[in-house]
Amino acid sequence: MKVLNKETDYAVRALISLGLKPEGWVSAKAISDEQGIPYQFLRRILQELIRQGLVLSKEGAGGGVRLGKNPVEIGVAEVIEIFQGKVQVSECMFRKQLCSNRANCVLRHEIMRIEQMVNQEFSKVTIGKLIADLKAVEAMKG
Amino acid sequence: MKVLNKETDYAVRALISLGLKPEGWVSAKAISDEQGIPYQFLRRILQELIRQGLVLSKEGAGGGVRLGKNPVEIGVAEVIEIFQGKVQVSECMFRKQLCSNRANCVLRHEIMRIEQMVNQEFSKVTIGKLIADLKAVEAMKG
DNA sequence: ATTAACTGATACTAACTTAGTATCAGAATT
DNA sequence: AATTCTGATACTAAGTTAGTATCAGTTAAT
Ligand code: FES
Ligand code: FES
Repeated sequence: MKVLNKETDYAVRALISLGLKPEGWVSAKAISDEQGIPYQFLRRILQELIRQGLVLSKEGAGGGVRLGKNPVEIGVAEVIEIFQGKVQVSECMFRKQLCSNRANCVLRHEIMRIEQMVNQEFSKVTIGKLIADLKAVEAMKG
Repeated sequence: MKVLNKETDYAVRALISLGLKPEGWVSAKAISDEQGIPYQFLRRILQELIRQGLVLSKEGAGGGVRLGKNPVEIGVAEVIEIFQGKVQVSECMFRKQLCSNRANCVLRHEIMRIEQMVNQEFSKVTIGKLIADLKAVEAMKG
């Protein structure tokens, strides 16, 4: 059961990469090279992130992209939602045969509790936090 | 982001259905009719559950399937693993460029923590628990 | 003014996955 | 012998995923 697809994966990595270079515009080409992400694929991903306001862009030579929000305010949950839609366990697991009152359905609540928990946890993992962790690891190594 | 696919969904529902009829063998046809699950699809799912030991089977007329384990010992996590493989967030999210020491990788740990939590929660949701909840709802309605 | 380095938008493709169907063989009951 | 069941396995259509390609427009440098 794969949770994150390539779009989300690459998006998070691109955002981290941008978070590490807060000043100036960074080209898609540069990120692609640095992270080993297929160029055209990354371009499409960045375009979506731009549409969603997570990153800003500047056209033309010397242009590129940069973060549009504070890294600590970008949760992985948000990125997942953009590229994979809201976390949903199952549209409705037990149908009318077993369960007629959807509204008060205990089973449904059980499942949705997990759903919410996952979302909450992925929200707490922000780009800012990942960068901090990353720097901590670097410091330890050195 | 869909967490459960149809195989898992149908499998859980079939297991609940079997848990509600502990005595005797139940045919795939009967479950299919009761739950509105496509017959041939359900057959294939049951065959897998049998191979995995979650249900027992008896061939021939008057045969069918029945639970092979105590319902409270069948967690949804186990069913997910059978039909969708182990929950895994991402093979490796940040590659060598960002993160050379996989073993001690903080980022990886962060993600795997969530992974483990999801698994744990889905383990706690057993077929037995779902049946109990279901009966509680029924009682309230009546 | 031209060229080069960029993004914006969008169309396309191959490979894989999912959901569902079909078939034939064999076992137990009647 | 007929019927009702599982065991094994092959097949298909539709959808998704990952990746590619193209053309148009913008900015900067020369
Ligand atoms: S109504 Fe869907 S699980 Fe109860
Ligand atoms: S080594 Fe894969 S995330 Fe660090």
